[in-house]
Amino acid sequence: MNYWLLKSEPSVFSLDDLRKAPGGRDHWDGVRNYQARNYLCAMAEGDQAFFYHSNCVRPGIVGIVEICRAAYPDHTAFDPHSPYHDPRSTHANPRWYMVDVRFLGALARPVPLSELKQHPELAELPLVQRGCRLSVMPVTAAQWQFILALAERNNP
DNA sequence: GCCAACGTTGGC
DNA sequence: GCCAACGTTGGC
Repeated sequence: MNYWLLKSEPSVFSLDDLRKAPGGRDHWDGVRNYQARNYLCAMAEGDQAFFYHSNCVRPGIVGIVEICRAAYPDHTAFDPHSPYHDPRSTHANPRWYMVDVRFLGALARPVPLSELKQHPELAELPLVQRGCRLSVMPVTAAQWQFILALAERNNP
């Protein structure tokens, strides 16, 4: 099993939105970056991912989700009315993909980006690196466990 | 809202 | 294939 991190702007789609979705499941659509897409396509059912809130007052990791369906074509790219429409993606030759995710839980304590940046153990995590704009990224088992332990601490 | 950093586009 | 221009991301 592999671990990942998924970024989302909470004003667009928050962890709470996923929790309240039917079955706690939803599509992870709208990824329009090749590297992020390649990571989406590398995901397997049963993998787990951190849910990260970006572009908000307190950017940070807030919860955990499970990948419940491996990558398949992102249909929002085919829809001319979608903000994610991309005419270069066709049914015959899809350019963009999405996975389905399922809410597993909120962290006992959200771990803000400012705190993640303070730990040398996480220096290799793309999220904390300069100018990182990647919205889907791998997390090593060691990083995963370290972050879970951080979330269990009452005082950062 | 500012702006640095980045990815993409397209002329050449 | 280079690279300037442009649009986007996302922390602050």
